[in-house]
Amino acid sequence: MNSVVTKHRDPVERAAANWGRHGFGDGPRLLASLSIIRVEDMIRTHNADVLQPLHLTHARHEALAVLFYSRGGQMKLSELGQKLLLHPTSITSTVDSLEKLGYVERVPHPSDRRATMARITPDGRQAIVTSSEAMRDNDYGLQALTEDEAQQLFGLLRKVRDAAGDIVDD
Amino acid sequence: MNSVVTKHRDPVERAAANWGRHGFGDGPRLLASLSIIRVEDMIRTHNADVLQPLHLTHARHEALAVLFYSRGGQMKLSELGQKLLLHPTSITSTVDSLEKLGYVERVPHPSDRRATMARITPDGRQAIVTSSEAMRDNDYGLQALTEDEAQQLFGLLRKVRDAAGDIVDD
DNA sequence: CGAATTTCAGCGTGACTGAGATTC
DNA sequence: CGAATCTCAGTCACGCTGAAATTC
Repeated sequence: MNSVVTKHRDPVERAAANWGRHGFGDGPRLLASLSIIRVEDMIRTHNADVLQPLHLTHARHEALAVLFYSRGGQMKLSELGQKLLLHPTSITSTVDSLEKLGYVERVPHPSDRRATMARITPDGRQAIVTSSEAMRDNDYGLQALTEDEAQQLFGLLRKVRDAAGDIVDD
Repeated sequence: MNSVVTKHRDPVERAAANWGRHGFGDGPRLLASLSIIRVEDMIRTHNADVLQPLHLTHARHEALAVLFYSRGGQMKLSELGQKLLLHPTSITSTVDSLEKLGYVERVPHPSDRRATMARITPDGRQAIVTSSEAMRDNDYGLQALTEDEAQQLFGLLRKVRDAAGDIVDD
């Protein structure tokens, strides 16, 4: 095995071999890049199974989690948009759906009458608790790795994120 | 640094610390899982910059690439759907848009009159060549890693994919 | 006949742009 | 006044379901 004529049962290796045959490279970076995309999809799919019964999507869950961990459990819509890197109109619609689910309520801003606060409700808190416990019990989709391996993985990805400016100086 | 009261400039570490504070775990698996989601988004965003001028989206690019690397450059729509794990209706719409772009043409199946073949055009081949070269020149978004590190990353993710049944026995 | 293949209509989600109302 | 804040209308992309037409 592992010779020049290896038959790849791995779709990622098979794809990389195809790229290589056409001169687009088949090195470890391509293999790693394709793997990241694939594993992310697996984690997301798994998370969806947890979120679906709560009528939460990935986007809604992210917004709700930000509120959950914020002091006071409330935040201006514009603030929420900044944290999630979303357009104001997208926040409006996300909060709309969370409000329909009873996970969030709109509250007038105490001093600025232009602004509206999104406040997480007890039901919303419960939804985060339920989903987070399920994800934790599922080892966040990485049961296959030892803690040491997960740590290595984190370190490698941190390097990538750092180079892309994900770790801010302030 | 690295004490109990570390101030996290890293959004991933900050999020994990929040989870930990509420008892949802903050171990390396959570850190790695959040990192995968974040890095995947970075790679996808970067790829989008390459694909946009060609009017390709991620979904369209994947379908076109499958055709590019297939023998004869053509395939039944149903076959394409199986490879991409998509619903028949999704394939119809993806091929529709690729056809509008002139990257693909529909050809009647030679023997089965129920079926339709999607065949990549010279323009479609050129689009794959152009985008693949750009991605290769960009080190597939992983310029930050050495080849050894990329290889380690691939190995760790392969373990995750293997446990999820991504590497098939046939 | 049932099964396979593709297509159409419609829904839900997500994120965007542009335009408007209100308030600072 | 300009700027900030939110909302509405409209667009595009993506994937799904259900239903239909055709052919095997």
